Amino acid sequence: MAQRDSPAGRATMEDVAAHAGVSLKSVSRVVNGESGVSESLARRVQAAMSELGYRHNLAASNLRRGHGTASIGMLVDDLSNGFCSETLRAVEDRARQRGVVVMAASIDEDHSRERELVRGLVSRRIDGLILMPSTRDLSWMDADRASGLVVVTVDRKPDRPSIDGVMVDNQGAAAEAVNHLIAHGHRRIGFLGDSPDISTAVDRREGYRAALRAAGIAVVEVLERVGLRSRAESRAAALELMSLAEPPTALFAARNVICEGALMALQHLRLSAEVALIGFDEVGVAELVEPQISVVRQDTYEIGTKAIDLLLARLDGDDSPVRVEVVPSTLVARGSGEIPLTQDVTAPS
Amino acid sequence: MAQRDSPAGRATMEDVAAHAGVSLKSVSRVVNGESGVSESLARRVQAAMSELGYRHNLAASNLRRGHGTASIGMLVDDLSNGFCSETLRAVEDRARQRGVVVMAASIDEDHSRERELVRGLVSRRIDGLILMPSTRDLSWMDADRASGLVVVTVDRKPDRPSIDGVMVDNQGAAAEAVNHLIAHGHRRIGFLGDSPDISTAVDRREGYRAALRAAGIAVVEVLERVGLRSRAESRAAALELMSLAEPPTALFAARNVICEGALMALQHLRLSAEVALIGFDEVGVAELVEPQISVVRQDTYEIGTKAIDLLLARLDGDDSPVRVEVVPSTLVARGSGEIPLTQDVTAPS
DNA sequence: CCACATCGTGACAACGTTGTCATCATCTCG
DNA sequence: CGAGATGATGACAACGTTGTCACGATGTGG
Repeated sequence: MAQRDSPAGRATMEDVAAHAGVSLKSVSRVVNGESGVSESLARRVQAAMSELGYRHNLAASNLRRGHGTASIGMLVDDLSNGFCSETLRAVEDRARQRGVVVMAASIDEDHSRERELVRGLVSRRIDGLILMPSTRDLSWMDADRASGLVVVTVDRKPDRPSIDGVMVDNQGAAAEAVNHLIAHGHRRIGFLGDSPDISTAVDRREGYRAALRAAGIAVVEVLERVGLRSRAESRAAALELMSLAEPPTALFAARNVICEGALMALQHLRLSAEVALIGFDEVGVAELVEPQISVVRQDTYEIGTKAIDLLLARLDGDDSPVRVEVVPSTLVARGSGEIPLTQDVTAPS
Repeated sequence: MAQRDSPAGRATMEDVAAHAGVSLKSVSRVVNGESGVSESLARRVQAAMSELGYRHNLAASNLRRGHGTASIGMLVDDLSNGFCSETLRAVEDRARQRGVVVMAASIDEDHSRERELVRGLVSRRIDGLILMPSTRDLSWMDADRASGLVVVTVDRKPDRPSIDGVMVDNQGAAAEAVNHLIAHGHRRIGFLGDSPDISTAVDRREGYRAALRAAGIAVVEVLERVGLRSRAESRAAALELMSLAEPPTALFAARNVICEGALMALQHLRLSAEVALIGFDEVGVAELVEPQISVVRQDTYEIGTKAIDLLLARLDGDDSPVRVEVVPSTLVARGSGEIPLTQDVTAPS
C-alpha cells in the first residue's frame, strides 16, 4: 500500500523548525505545551505549524516515549450483530473520552482468524484488548499477556479463571427465564442455543436444565437444539421442534438471532399467540410484534462500559486479583413469555 | 496510561539478536523473510523469537520504512445503528483480507467530535478514512487531504464534489417509494425524516416531493416532519401526523429508526393494517410483523465493500478523477407498502 | 566586578526498526 | 595457485519524536 504522494508528504517537526527558524526541540516543546518557551517563539512555531499543516505523529512520539499507544483492540463475534455493536458502542464511547481509539474486528467464531487478528493488533502495540473469545481455551494468549497485553473478556468466560471478564450470570438468567415459563404451566420447553464451544451457550443450557430438574421435569434431549448460528438455522430448528409428535408448548431461545428465528417459525405456523417464547438478549423487534417478546435483557451499555473501565484500570496500574464482573440481567415480561399452557397444542392442520 | 510492567516488557529485535548470538540485522532479515539467510541462522533466530515471545513492532517498522500504517479509520454516525454496523462489518471484512485494521468510532452528528476524531486518527497516521460525514461542508479536512489523507465518504455526500463517495440514489429511491404509494391510490402521504444537515435526509425529502409534484399532488408542509433522531421522536411525530384533522393515509419513513418509530405509532393506534408504510433501510423487524414492512433496501454490504475498495485503490495509486459510486437500492414490497387507499381512515375511536 | 542562579534555547542520543554498504569467507575458473 | 565472483553476515545511519544535558544570556547578591 503506497503512501499517496502529495504536495510535500507530511510536514515533520524538522520542517516546522526550519520554516520557523528555530530548533527542532523547540517545536517539540511547543507541541507538547511544555513550559519555558517564550511567547514569541511559541507564536512563530504555531504559525509555521498551521502553514505547513503539521500533525503530530503519535507513532513516533510513543516509540520514543515508550508509552502505550492509546489504542485498544475489540474483537467480537460479529460487528453487525446488535449485541456486539452495542457493546462496542459503549466501549468506544468511554474510550473516546480518554483519547483512546478502538480497533474493531469480527471473529465469526473462527479460531484461527481470532489468533491472526490478535497478532495483527499486538504488532500494532495496542495497550489492551477487549475480547469476546470464540473458544474457551485462551492459553495461546499467555505469551502476549505475559509481555504486557492486558485482556478483558466480555460475554464469554475462558475456562481458566486468570483473565478479567465482564458478563451476565448466564446460567442464573436462563434458569430464571425457564422458571418463568414453568410458572406459567409449561413442562415441555424447547431449548434453542448456539455452539457448545461458547461458554455462554453452555451456561445457558445448563441453566435451562437446572431449572427443569429443580421443577422435577425430565430433561428431554430431543427438545434441545444447539449449534444454531443464524436466524435461518434457528427458524428451521424451531420448525422441527414444533413438528415433533409431542411438540414443546414453550421455547427458550438463548440468543438474539436465535430468538428471531424462533419467532419466524412460530409466526409461520401461526402459533406465536399459543406457544410461549422467551429470548436471550434484547431484540429490536421485541415491542413491535404481537404478542410482544419477553426476553432476558443484557445491559450492553453496562457490559461495555464495565469492560473498558476494568481495562483502563489495569492499564493505570491496578494489579488487584483477577476480577469477573457480573452485570445484572433483567427478565422483561412483555407477553410472549407469559402465554400460559393451554390444554391442546398441536402442529397446524 | 502506564504500560503494564511485566517480566521484561516486550522483547525487541536486539533482545532476540543477543539471545541468538547474531546481529540485529539478521533478526530483521528473518522476520521479514528476506532471502540470503542461512538455514541454521534462521533456525536459531526463530527459536530465540519464540522463547522471548518476540512480536514485530509495526509502528517502528512503518516509521523507518515510511510506509503507511496499514490501518484506516471509519467514522459513522452511530456504531450501534444497524446500517452503520453492517457497513462497518463489510469494510472490516475486506480490510482484514488485506491485513488492514479499522479504527471505528461514532460521531453522533456532533461536528466538533467529528473533527476531534479525525485529528486523533490523523495523529495515528491512518492511511485512509471512510467517513459518514455529519455535515456537508468538509473543507476543514482540506489540509489533511492535501497532506495525503485519502477520504471516501459513505451514505452522505459532501457539498463539494471533490471527495470520493459511495451511496445510493437517495432521491430516486425515495421517489420510487413514494410513487409506489401513489400507485396504490394514496394522495395524502406523510414524510418522516431526519436532520436537514444531512444530505441524505435532504435528498430523500426532495425525492418525496418530486414524486408528489410529478403526480400532481400538492406538497403539504404539515405532512412533513423532520429532524427526527430516534425511535421515540419518530413515534411521537407519527402520532402527531395521525391525529391531524386530515391525517395521511400513507407514511414514508426515511430512515431505519424512524420507520421503527412510525411502526410503533401505527401499532399503538391499531392502524398498521390500514395506513401504508414504507421505510428506508432494512429494519430487523420487517418480516416479523403483520403486515410485513415494505422498505427501500440499501445493500450495506455493497456500500461498505465498494467504499473500502475505492479507498484501497486510491492508496494503491489510482489517481483517476473523483468518483461517486451509486449503489442500486431495491424497493422490497412486503405488504405494508401495498396497503391500498381505503375510503375512510380516521383516528381510532 | 565576580560568582552564581535562572531562563530560554539547541545539540545529541535514543526509541525499534530497515536500507545501504562494507566485510569476510568460500567458491570458481584460468 | 591467485584473481574475481558469490553469498552470508554485520556496522551504521535514518525514520520522527522526546529526554538529557549543555550552552549563552541575563539577573542577583556579596
